[in-house]
Amino acid sequence: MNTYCKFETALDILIGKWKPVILLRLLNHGTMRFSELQKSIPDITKKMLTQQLRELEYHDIVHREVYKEIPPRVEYSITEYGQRMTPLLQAMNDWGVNHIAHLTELYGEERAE
Amino acid sequence: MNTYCKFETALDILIGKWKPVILLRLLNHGTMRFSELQKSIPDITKKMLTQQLRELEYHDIVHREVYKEIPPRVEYSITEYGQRMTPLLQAMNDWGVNHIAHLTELYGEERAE
DNA sequence: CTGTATCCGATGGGATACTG
DNA sequence: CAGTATCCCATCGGATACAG
Repeated sequence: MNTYCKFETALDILIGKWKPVILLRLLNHGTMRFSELQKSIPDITKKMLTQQLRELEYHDIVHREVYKEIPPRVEYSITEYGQRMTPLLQAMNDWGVNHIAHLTELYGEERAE
Repeated sequence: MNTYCKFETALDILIGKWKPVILLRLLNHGTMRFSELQKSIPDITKKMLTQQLRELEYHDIVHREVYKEIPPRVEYSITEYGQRMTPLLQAMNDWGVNHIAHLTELYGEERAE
């Protein structure tokens, strides 16, 4: 009866201006250095990149590997546990693609977003 | 290759402090009046309830039916199209339930949220 | 290279009062 | 009853400078 109580939890973890694009990069590209991520997401600041990565790390979605070198090297990747949410992301993506089409049908091309 | 581009779209529609609980109410209870919704969500203000409902209405998730009576009566319900997102909400919910368990495993009872 | 610290403007959401 | 209008504050995110 009281199902759907926790779908807000999934939401919380994905919320954040840059989390979707960060996840996308890491899923498609695999392991990436901090600077690679930054270059691949031109408008993000270091502050935001760090912050969002730390939140994903807390939730065990992203792994942070620090190499004690000079200059420092830090690599980010999706954890094994994080991989397990790809079906959900895929489902959300499919729904999103369909919904954009639905909005276009309702309101026309211009407001399809 | 470039999959997962639009899962952000699904996110956008569900984002908003009260959207999850509003959806939950309408899904479990069916059609509800404005005042019923407000009573069932004690801390929400009229402003927020109106605003969030309008956004859901724009996306064709919620239907708004106005009865021209004195005093006015307005009933809200999930559209047929909106019903079609229940599998997605269910999937998100399942993931959320599992994730809370995962966090508990990682950090213990206290920080499971 | 990989961050942290600080400031600061934009936005989201709450409290309250008013209206058809 | 079902909203709208206004004001206000807290949080989020951007710009910039500094540090290990």
